[in-house]
Amino acid sequence: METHQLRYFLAVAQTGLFTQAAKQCNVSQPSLSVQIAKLEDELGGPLFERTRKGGRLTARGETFLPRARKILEEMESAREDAKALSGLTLGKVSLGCMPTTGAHLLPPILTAFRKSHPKIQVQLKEESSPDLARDLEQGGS
Amino acid sequence: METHQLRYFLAVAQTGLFTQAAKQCNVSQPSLSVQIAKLEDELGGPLFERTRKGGRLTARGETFLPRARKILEEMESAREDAKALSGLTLGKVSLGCMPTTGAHLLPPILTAFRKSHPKIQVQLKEESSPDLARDLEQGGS
DNA sequence: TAATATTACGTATTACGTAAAGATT
DNA sequence: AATCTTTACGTAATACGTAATATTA
Repeated sequence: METHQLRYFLAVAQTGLFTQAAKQCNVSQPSLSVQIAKLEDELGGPLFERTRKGGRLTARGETFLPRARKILEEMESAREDAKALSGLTLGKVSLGCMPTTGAHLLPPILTAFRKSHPKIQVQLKEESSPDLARDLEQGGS
Repeated sequence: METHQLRYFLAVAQTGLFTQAAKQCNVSQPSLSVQIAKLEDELGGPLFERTRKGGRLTARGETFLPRARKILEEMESAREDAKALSGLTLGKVSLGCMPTTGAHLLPPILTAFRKSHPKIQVQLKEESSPDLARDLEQGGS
């Protein structure tokens, strides 16, 4: 069971026509028919009853339709959730503080932060503290 | 997002090792790494923090893990449900009844049944009723 | 340095598009 | 007769395996 097969199946189920479904999916309609056939093979039988004016869902197709929809929705949702984390894992952070306090408080904080967000570049505005500068160097480029 | 990518991801998450996950999935470990990388690309960032002794899940990986598991389980469940219909959608049915009652009760029942199970051949034992015989003819071959 | 992940590249599988054929009302 | 699905076949994209390289504790 492949992702695009589910997309093709949903398109045919919605439009009722293989040809129109193929256009909607940006594939040729023979290619779409082959993929539907493979899916039907895996599911033990036909999903559509073929007629002159398209395909009607069989009992198997009816039971499979909501499941396929749910699977694709779940994929979309999972992808969006994962991408939503991007704002916190990639980018630059500019940081400024008073030299005296920063020298003692920042190093452990920076170490932990870099461990959990290794892709974020941390840039220090005030470099009057050698400890901080050295600590930042360890992070690599 | 492809099916096998989800399988590979789950294997790495479970074992914690790319090499062992590859064996478990019957693919070479470089191939598995490439597919994981593609998935990470689509999800906006890394799913694992690579170390010498395997991969630890990142925050993104943690959020994606239960989603991936659910998607694959849903696929398996949908496939089994669809295959379970095979016994009811293909085959033959032999039917016998008393001519007088059958003549009035069977036609609507047969019509509905043939609509929901078009691939099942219905065979009538007692053909003394012309109405029933005509009704069966309408179903095609 | 030892164990692992990653990259490079040639190969094989797979999906695709076009064109012809088959099927159904 | 007309329209849609299906099959055939050559092509393009994609995943794979092997080998070499890079990385990390």
